[in-house]
Parts: sequence; structure tokens; C-alpha cells
Amino acid sequence: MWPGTAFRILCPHRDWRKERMAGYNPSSIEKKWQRIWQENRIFSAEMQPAKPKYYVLDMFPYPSGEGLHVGHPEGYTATDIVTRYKRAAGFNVMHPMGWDAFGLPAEQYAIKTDTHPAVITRKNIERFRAQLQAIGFSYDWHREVNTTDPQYYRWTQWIFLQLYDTWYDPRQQKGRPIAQLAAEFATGRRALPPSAGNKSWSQLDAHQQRRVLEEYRLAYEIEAPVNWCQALGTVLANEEVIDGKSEVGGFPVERRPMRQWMLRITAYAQRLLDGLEALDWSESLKMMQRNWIGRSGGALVRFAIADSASEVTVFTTRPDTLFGASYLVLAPEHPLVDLNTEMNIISAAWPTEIPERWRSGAGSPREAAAAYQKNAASRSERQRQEDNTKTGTFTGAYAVNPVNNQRIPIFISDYVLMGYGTGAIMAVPAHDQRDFDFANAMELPIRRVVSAAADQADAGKLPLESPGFAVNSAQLDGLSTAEAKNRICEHLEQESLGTRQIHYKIRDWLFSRQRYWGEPFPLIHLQEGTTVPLAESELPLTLPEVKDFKPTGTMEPPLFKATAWHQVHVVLDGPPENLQARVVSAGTPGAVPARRELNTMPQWAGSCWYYLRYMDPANTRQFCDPEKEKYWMAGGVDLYVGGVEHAVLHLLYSRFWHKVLFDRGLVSSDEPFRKLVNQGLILGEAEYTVFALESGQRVSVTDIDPEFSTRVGENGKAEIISRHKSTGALAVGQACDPAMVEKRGDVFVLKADNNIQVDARSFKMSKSRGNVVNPDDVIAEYGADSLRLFEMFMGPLEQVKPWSTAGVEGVYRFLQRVWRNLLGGDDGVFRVVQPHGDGKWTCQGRELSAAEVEIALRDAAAILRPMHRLIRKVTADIERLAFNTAISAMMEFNNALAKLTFVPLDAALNLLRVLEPFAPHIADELYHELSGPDAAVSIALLPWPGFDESLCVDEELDIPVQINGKLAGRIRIAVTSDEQQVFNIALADPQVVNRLAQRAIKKKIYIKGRMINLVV
RNA sequence: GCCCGGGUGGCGGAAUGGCAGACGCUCAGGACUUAAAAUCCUGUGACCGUUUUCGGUCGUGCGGGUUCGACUCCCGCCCCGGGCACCA
Repeated sequence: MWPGTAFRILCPHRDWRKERMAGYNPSSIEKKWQRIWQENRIFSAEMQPAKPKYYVLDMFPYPSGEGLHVGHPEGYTATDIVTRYKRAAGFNVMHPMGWDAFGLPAEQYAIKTDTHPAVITRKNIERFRAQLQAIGFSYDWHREVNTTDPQYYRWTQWIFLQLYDTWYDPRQQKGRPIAQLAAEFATGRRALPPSAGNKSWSQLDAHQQRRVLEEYRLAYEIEAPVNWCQALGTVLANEEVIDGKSEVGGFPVERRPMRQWMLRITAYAQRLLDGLEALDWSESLKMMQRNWIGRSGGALVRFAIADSASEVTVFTTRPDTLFGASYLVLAPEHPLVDLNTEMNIISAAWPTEIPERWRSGAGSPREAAAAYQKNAASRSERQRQEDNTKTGTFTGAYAVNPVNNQRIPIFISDYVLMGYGTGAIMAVPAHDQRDFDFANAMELPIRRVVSAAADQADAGKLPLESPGFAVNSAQLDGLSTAEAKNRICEHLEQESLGTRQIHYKIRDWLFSRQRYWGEPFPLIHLQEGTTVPLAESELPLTLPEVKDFKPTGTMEPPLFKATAWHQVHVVLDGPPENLQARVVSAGTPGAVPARRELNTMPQWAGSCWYYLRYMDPANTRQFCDPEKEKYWMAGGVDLYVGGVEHAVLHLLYSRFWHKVLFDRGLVSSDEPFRKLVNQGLILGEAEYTVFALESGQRVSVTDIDPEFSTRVGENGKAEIISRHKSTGALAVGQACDPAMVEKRGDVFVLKADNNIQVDARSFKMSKSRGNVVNPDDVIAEYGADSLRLFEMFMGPLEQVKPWSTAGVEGVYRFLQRVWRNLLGGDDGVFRVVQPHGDGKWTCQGRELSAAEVEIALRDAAAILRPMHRLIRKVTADIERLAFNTAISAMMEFNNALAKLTFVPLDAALNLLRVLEPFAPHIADELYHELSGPDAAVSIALLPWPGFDESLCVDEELDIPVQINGKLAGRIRIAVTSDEQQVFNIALADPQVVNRLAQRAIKKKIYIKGRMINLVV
């Protein structure tokens, strides 16, 4: 095929790459510098109150068994560049790293291989750390944290106890100690909840008081339907369930009731929403959080049930359409239609004169409801959502529309969800697509109450969901939607028929898991049925060393099997609202038997606060020294970089915890992460895929179904498969050599047959596709500096971009050229020269001849301005995280150096100085080669170079002259020229004169130093 | 359906109202070499004319607008990526 390939195969022992790179050999220098940095603690940062701080944070990884992939170093390199730059620029920079090591994958692997998850975790962490260190990141490893270390999770448990001890006061809009709530109840300043009956605080016994307080704690226990995953043997948070399947593993998930710990994140919904405003985050990320919190403004409206004492409350965002509400719909799980309770409203018999369709073929409403509910329960959430056709059944009952006293039928339908609002809606078919569809299916009347035009009663096609003007709505007629909403809400509130209501979509956070590998809850269950927190002195509550950590197969968590661990005796002390348990031996006076909580915390717990522990990782008395917190967290983390997959989970949870800690006076800032950037996904190398039928006949990609799937082919490699559009025949895609492909118009086709269009795209890296790039391999072949450089050179940090091995070669060649420019290449000619003030220049100690000095002076003058421009460009680009253009600038500068005969020492050192954050090993090596014995231990210790703005512009410049906006010529002007002089030069230019062709100039435009435009 | 982001050479990308395509890859030609690799130099958006110097036209998804001047700003549309989605 290619001669080179053949030759390489014939001579397997000759490493051509090593031979050709003569001087630059990354593998021989990178380990050395990593060791020197480490030994000299170049990158450790201690608090220095007088010095400005800068806190750079990476989302710490989950140390999986797979090791790093090239996606990890992308964000880490970006933060490392900022870290090294900011440190050089005079900031006290903290840049820590740690491990988010609890969680399902390690445990699943542990079960499969019968190895303890702690062993697996330790091994994975060792591997990850070694991989990260091989890339030369400037982490302060003395601050390393590990969420599975008892000395770490002791404080996770401690923070959980703070949440348990906190209630949210809506009046002050902040979290407060639970004792203050008890005090307010005791003094009567705050009314007791309905669950207290009509008793006063002092009339309740201690047990009852505790029950009341539990309704307010931010951590609470509840029997609730949860997402149970049989395959994983655990429940999952809503966020961990995607399309009815577990996010980890893709196993089916079903709803089951279970006793669970919850965190009351809903109390902070408004604070979490408002806090977004001031954050320097991307708009799309803020939007994702806003959507997740899902605030909507509307009203609760009460509908009386006809011929009954009951009523039903609905939530609506369109109270202005109340006159058009022609029926109500309840979710199948709504308590008012629960046939097992007395209070259900379903009639025993069908009313007369109802459409046949409403009966759904059943003998009675109860029969119909029972059948419908059974069917709804058997369908998964996913099935219910996929099927948009409207079904339902009539309850036989009627409600009364409070504004016009109209009797309206009440239906049950699964298009209303019990989990949102009140689980009941007023249906306005004229102005809601779903209600419209249902009304059509059930032959219900549709009454317009909004018109798109103020002067027309029936403008706009139904269903009209957009705002307009009220019609057929009595006193609201003519009002705009916004005004009508206000007016009707006033009316409802006056008449006690309803209230304005802000509703949030966000649910409370399901905080327990039935797994072994997580933080144990610091909680004790007493035999009488109440729960008591452990005293702080009992922490950390460590996981029992068990042999059998597998799921029990039932809904009991694995810790159930650690009998000796969970069967304990405790003594209690403290006031009722602050009762605490200490574990004692069975014979201790006052000891009562009790059981530990068997659930563990979810993986998100440890990552909710790790950024705080970094500031004081070894503190045994506090989760973090307040002085250190105040210093490092002033204004929040200065730069936080991580994947967008954490947009709503980790980032919302940790903001929530942070706000609670802030309310309790434990941290000084209200928001943890001031500036946040998501790095874009790195895809596999671009591929061309050509499809062929089983007969071998090639088919154009336009002729097959665009929904591809993959399978493992006979050769064990992943193949893309699809179906032929017209015949349905199997079409198999195979990678084809780029040389076989050419571009025709907007598409790629085979050179051999232009009728066959091929698929051109990059795929997400995956094992099955076999396109995963391992950073270790890249380092082995090109070195860590090239890996770092290419990760940044590919394109903007936040963008999705495909990997390219040829691109790595490109940056590798750049580093080789830098090496050769500064130390000489194959020719061995050393070109760096140094002036000595007395007109003498030396090159490696040798004094230059007069003729050479002349050349050196000319070279120094030629490179001076580009050097200042380089420093300015790299500085500005790092500040705006535009690393790809900073690297381009360095390449340009290096190309300019290559054209010189002699390289002035300061130009060389300044290049190395700005290169250091990007490619620190080669920078340090070359710096030491050029600097001699007086050199600093590391180039990283040198200050960031400054630049002179006046030396960033050339004395003369070429500017274009346009005529009517079209290029007509270019002229050379002095940078000092004024407008008149510039026009004189332009109008004297023969090319311009020629193009003007004696036309009269109507207008002359000069943009200083940029261009001229002559309008004729 | 709704909400964000994006669309520029063969490819990754640069330019945020002022010379479109910096820088890198790819490819082609040349130098060095017995030869190849590496390295260095030159060229590389499309089309047209001269076919050498050089000159011209078009060109940033499509259509319109604002402006002396638009990849950039405004209006409408198409396509791609991401998020949300029976959320009342």
C-alpha cells in the first residue's frame, strides 16, 4: 500500500519517531519535572490573608475502573492553565483534586467480582491519580479528598445532622435551628400545623412534639412511592431515572411505596431560582436549572361538588379562563376517586341522559373507575407519556363552577398527573390543547373565553393557548389575559373561592439508597417508633466491615445483614427538640435497645460539599476552619469547570446544601460557584461510513432509514446497521478510507461511484464502537505536553469537537520546532544570543563578530513588537478561556523565530513563559537549558511577563482602501499619520486613482489604523 | 410542541460592525537524500481570463432589511446539536 508502512513492518525494531525527533524527547523530561514540582511543593497554596486568592475547581471524578479517557483532561487542562497563569500573575491560587468514590458502579463491580468495594475504590483511585500526575497538572495533592474516607464522610454525616436540625422559615426566608421553631410554637408566635389537632404546644407530649417538628425538618422520613429498581436492588432519585429506566445500567424501574429519607429542597426553590441571577454561568445552564425548579404562577380554585359536602381544589396557571372551564379532570390516583375510602365521590349509578361514550361500556361509574385505575396503574410512567391519545372515564359526579354556578362533569383521566399541582385540573378545552383533545374524544362542549383580538369576539383558531382578550366571561370581558388573571384572582380571594399560588415543579430530594457503598445515616430508630440523631461525638459512623454487601434481594438494604452493627443500645439526652443518642453497652444505666438506620446516602451527598473540605482537608474538629472558608470562598469559587451532565443534579444539590450552611452561619457566601464553565464533549475521530446490502450492493445513505443502530459484527467490531427505506432490507455500514471519498456539493460521495452518498460524522467515544482514545497512549507516543496542547487547540472549550490524531501530530511538531529554534536541531546550531549592555553579544559564551552583532541587532528589532503582541494576546486569551487562539499566537511567534538567524534570549524566555501554563514540562526544560545556574527551581515560579502597549503596534502599517466597500488597493501609512495624511496617501496611490476612474468622492471614511472607505 | 446553542474551505477552527478563512491538519510541488522517513521551502475557498508575472467575478445555511461597509445587527425561513415535555 504505502511504502512507508511496508518498510516499518520490515524493520520493527527501528523507532522512526524517536530518531527523527533528535532533541525533543518528552518521555525523558516529563517525569523529571513532575518529580521536581512535587518535591519542591511548587503548587501548594496556604492561606495568605494579604494576598488575593483565586480558587480554581474541577468537578472531581468518579474513579471508575476504566481509567481516564480523553474527555477528563480537557476540563482539567483548562483549569490547570488558568491556575498556572493566575499564580504567575500574583494570585494565591488553590487548585485541588479529589475523588467522588461512593456509588453504584464500584459496588456493581464488587458484586460481580466478589471483591470489597473499598478495595476496588482504592485501586481505581491509585490509577486515576497516577494518570493525572502523568499529565503534569499542578494540583495541590496535600489537599486531596476522598468521599469514602471516614474522616471525610464524618463531616458529610455532620452536615446531614445540620439539615436534620434545620427548618425553613418562609417569613424570614431562611433556614433556622429547629429549637427556634419549638420556641415559637411554645410562645404561640407561630401557629401549630393541623396535625397537632387543636392542641397547644404544651398540651402535646414530648413524642407528639417531636412528630410535629418532623414535619418541618429539612431532612425527614416519609412513606412514599419511589422508583424501585429490582436489578440494582435500590430506589433511585427521579433524576437518576431516564425514560423509565435506570441511568446506571438501563434497568427497568417501577413505582413502589417505601419508607425513605427526603431532603426538603422544595423549601429553597425560590432562593435557588433567585440565586441564579448573579451567577456567571452560561444562559443555557441557568435555563436548565430554571426548568427543573419549574416555577409557575397561577391560582388554586376550589370547586364545590354538586349534591355533596366535598370540594375539589385545582391548580391553574390560567385563572382568567375560569368561565370556559366546562369539566374537571382528576388523576386516577386522586384521593377523591379512591374507591377504598369513604370520601370518594364516584356515583353508584350512571346519571341519566349522558352520552354513551362517557360510560366506557361499564355498568356503573365505580366499575368504570376501578377498571380505568387498574389499567393506569399497570402502565409505566413512560407508557403513559408516550401515548398521547386521551382516554378517561366519567365519575358520575358534577362540580359547580364557582363563577357561573354551572354544573360541570368530573372525569378521571391519566393525562392529569397526581404528582403535579393538586392532581386535579379545571379543563378549558378552548384554550388548552390537551383539554381540547379530551373534549373532542368525549364529546364535551368547547366554549371560547379568549379572543386573539380586542375588537373581535372570535379571533384566533381554537385551541388558542396564547394570551389575548377575555370574552364570554362576564366582568372580565375585554380585559387582556394579564389583567383578567389579576381581576379574577382578586375576586376569588374576596369570595374565598381560591388563592393566588406559586407552584414549583421541583420535588423533594429522595436521599436514601438501599445499598452498602454509601455514607451511613447518623440516625437511631427507637423501638417506640421515633428517630433520633446520633450525638456529634459518635461520628464518624463507619460502615461495618462486612463480607456480604450484596443486595438482600428484598427491599431490605444490605446493612440489614450486619446485625451486630445495627442492633445497638443507646442512651438519650437533650431537650425533646434536640434529643441525641449515644451508643453504649447493653448494661449501661438508662440504655435502651435501638436499631441503626439501614439505608445509606446517595452518591451526590459527598459531592455536595467537597469544595469546602479542600480548604481545610485535615481538620478533625470542624468541617472547615471559618477563617479559611472566609478567605478562599470570598465571592465563591472563582472558576469551576465540569461536564454539563451535572447541570441539574450536583449543581442544584450543592447550591441547596450551601444555602443551608449559609443560613446556619457555617459558610460566608450564599452561592458556592460564582463562575462556571462546561467543557464540551470530545467525540471520536471523524468517520466515513458506507452502507451495503447483504448482497454486497452499496447503497446511498439517503436511501436508508436515518435511525441507525449498532451491533457487534463477525469480526467482533461494532457495525452500524439500518434498513433500506423502500425494501426494508438490512443495510450494514462500514468505515471507509477518507481517500475513497470526495465532496460533491453539500455531501460526501464515493469517488468510485458518485451516486453512493456516504455518512460523514463523529461518534461519541464508546467501547463498543472501538473509538475510545486513552490518554496514556497519547502520552506514550507524543508526551503529556502534546496531549495538553491538543486538548486545548481543538477548538473552544465549551464546544463539542472530534478527536484527531493528525491534530496531535500537529501540536507535537510545534513543540519540536520550539525546541529546535531554541536549542538547535539536527544541525546542532545554537541560535539563542544574549546582549551584554556594552554592545557585545554572546552565543553560548562565544562572543559574536561585528557582522554577527549587526544581524543580531536586526533580528532583535524585528522580533520586539511581535513579542509584546504575543504576551498581550496570550494574557487576554487565557482570561477569556480562549486557549485555542492563544496557542495559535504562540505558533505564529515561533514561526517568526524560525525566520531569524539569531534568537534574542528575552524573546526565547518570554515564549517559554507564556507557553508554560500550556506545556509546562518542555517550558521548564528549555528554561533551564537557557538560563544557567541562576535559574529558579521552576519556570512556574517566575512572574507573568508584562507587555508594553505601545510596542504592540508596528510603526508602519498596511491598510486597505475600499471604494464603495470593495477592496481597491492598499497603502502603507505611519502609525502616527492623521486622517488628512492618510487620505492624501490613499488618493495619491496609482491603483486607487485608477479604480476611482475620476468619479467624484461623495464621502470619505477612515477607521483609525484599520481601513479607508471612499464612497463615490 | 417549547426553550437554549450552532451553521464559515476537503477537515478542526479564526475574525463580534471595518482586509473573510489566522493557526493547525490534509493534499500537491520543490530542496536535502543512493532511496525513503523526518526536516525545510512554496502553494492549497470556488470559478473565469491571461494560462508566467497578473487580473477579474463569486463566496460565511436560505430569503429580505439596516449601514459608507454585515460572518457579525434586525425580520422571516431551513438544517444540525442539546435540554425540557400530557407540568394544568
